[in-house]
Amino acid sequence: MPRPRIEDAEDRLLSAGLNLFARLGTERVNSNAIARRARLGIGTFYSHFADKHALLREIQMRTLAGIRGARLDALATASDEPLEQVRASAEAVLRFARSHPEAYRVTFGRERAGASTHGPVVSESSRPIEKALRRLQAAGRIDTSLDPELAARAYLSMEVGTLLWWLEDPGRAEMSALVDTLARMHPALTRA
Amino acid sequence: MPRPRIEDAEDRLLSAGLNLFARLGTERVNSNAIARRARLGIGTFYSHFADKHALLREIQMRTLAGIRGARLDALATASDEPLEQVRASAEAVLRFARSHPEAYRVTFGRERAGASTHGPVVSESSRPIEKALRRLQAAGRIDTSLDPELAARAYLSMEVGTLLWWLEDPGRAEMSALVDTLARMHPALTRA
Amino acid sequence: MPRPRIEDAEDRLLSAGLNLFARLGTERVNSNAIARRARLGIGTFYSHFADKHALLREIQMRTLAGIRGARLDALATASDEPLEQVRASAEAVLRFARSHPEAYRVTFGRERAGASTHGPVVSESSRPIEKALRRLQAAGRIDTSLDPELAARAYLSMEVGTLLWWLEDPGRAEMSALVDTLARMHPALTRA
Amino acid sequence: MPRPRIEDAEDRLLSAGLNLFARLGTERVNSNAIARRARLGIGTFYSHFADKHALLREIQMRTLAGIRGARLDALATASDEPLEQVRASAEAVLRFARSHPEAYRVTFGRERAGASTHGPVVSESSRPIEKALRRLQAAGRIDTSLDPELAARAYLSMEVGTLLWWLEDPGRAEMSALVDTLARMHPALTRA
DNA sequence: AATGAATGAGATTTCATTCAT
DNA sequence: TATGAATGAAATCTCATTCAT
Repeated sequence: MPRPRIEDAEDRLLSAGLNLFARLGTERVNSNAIARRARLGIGTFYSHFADKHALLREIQMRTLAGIRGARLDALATASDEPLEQVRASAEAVLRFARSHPEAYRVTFGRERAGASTHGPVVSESSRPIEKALRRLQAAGRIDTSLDPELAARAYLSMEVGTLLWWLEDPGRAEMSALVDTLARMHPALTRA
Repeated sequence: MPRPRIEDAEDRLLSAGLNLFARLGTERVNSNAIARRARLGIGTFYSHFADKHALLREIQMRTLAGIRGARLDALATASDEPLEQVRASAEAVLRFARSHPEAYRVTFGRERAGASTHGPVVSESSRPIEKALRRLQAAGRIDTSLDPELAARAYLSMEVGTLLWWLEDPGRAEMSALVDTLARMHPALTRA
Repeated sequence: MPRPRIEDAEDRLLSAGLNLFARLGTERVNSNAIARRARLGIGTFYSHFADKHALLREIQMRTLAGIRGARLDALATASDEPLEQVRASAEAVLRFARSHPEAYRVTFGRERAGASTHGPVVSESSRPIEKALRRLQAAGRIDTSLDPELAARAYLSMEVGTLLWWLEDPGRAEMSALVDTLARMHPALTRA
Repeated sequence: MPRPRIEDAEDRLLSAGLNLFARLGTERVNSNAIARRARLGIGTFYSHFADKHALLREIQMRTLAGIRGARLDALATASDEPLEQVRASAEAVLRFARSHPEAYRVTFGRERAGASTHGPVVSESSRPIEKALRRLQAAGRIDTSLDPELAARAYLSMEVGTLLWWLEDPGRAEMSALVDTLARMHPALTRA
């Protein structure tokens, strides 16, 4: 027996999923729990998402889009001095993570032991950094001995790992200390 | 019907588990599969490990011990110049990861989305780095504006993320480029 | 939002159902799929048929009526020589099956393992044959040792089984060979 | 929590399945019901059969083997007069069906509407009849205008349909009347 | 100690059916 | 009359765990 048309069942499922994933992890959450928390029938879950992982992927895609947008906004405002760019970008991500800690953790948190990577999620994010490094090399602002792909992955891993750690307890460090540290270790601002 | 004492049942289970975890990830491996691959009965599995996660933890502990040992050996040989220490340490871990890629991936690979951290495994590893940074600060070799705990986490995340990415396809980068990059971005060798 | 009265919604549902049943079998077709294939809403399905089985029954009833009509037309034209009657009847059914293979298969195909019969569908069809045999016995044209009900069932099973087999691949046999075989084995034309 | 080693769990599942399939049909029986009726856990079901259909197939294979054996025994005893062969064979199957009515119905009963055939089960059975007809043709005992494959299918459909009808209520006809009718309509004993 | 058949809780997934629009 | 999102009972299947041998 159906209920009256639910306002935005999909959004409710996404936010129920986000909340549960963030609290319990992917493995310990099942489709039933998500539907129940969204106060929807299990059938409704499956009429919106193929399965639990499809919902997870959707959360991650939305989060990545949000971070990408925040980063681009920040970069547009900052001067094109590398230091400024790096700091602005890091700060933008930090602010995003602080205001959407669940989404950040669900998107970048560890997923499977034995999985060799942070997966497509991290790959996608490291690409823009890689491109920026190449641009700086072309402009002669950083040395060409650096492998841009490698350096981008390295920086992103650092950023992600640091933020995940910070989000566990934001009292651990001042935002400014985080930005300082991330900037100081950024490949564009270090030299061989 | 009981069988004669199996030579090294535990080792066989560990290596079967390592292999399966590395290939399929924790979630997609079950205790029966591990026992079967070790050519042992499922009952034997449970007489050696409390459950699948106990076996996984044992693999991780052994791997961490191996890495710690390799790092210490390398540091003992290197001069106490920070650059040398950092490079020697990174190289030791790299060599370890290259010769035990499965163990490295199973130990440091992502586990659960929504888990907020790299878990105790990474915590344990970052502690020695944190101490080394404090020592350098005390010796006046690096500035005190750096938060040692934060910097250690940041560096370790970078190292782990980079190695996991590299292990996916070791052809991606030369070992020397990896060492260069990790060293260049190391908090002990950068300044604000 | 309601839509304008659909032209022949029922016919569209019947032919969508026929097509799907024939291709996938009753079990693997659901009411939603039928409605979708008819390009109608699922609600429309239920305003025309009580459920999936009602639609199936309707298809079968129409098919049986078609076969009965074809048989009667053929018999009316044929001489009342038993051989002629039998051949004309068989040929009529054959032609019908060849031009409506889906309907024939959906009507006479196997339905449930463990169901003890060809169901009411076959019963209904065997009745006229039974009556014809009784008439021939009364007229002294065939021996009375034959049990008309049994013989009718036997013949009909043969006809149905043979046609279903033939429809799988009509290249398997000429229509004339089929008519010859069915006639030769017909109880009215054989003797103890 | 396991129970003591069950004596022949597989046999119990097979007979529970046979009984339920015969009473309710494939569609209305599920793996849980079979396991419950066998007084076994559902897990036990799946450690013996891949699914419900695997169990059904096993029942059918065993039944076919039983019928084949019974037929061969009867033929070995009978004279090689076609009439005798045909009657002996029909009688053997009849006896088998009467003493294993559930197995016969589950093996030959209808399965899926829209399925075009009696499936591999009937194919396998018609092959020996086809061969016997070819032998008779080669020996000049029956005319060569008959298509052996077609005639074998036709006869088998008749035999199966007749027996399924008879098993619904064995009081419907004497065994001798059934044998008479089947023999009378057998392609080896009729002529064009 | 070693075995592996048996177990059943629980996760996933399907689909006939309803009813507010 | 037509619609289709929502529903949840029910079926399928997995796998960690036990324990009699």
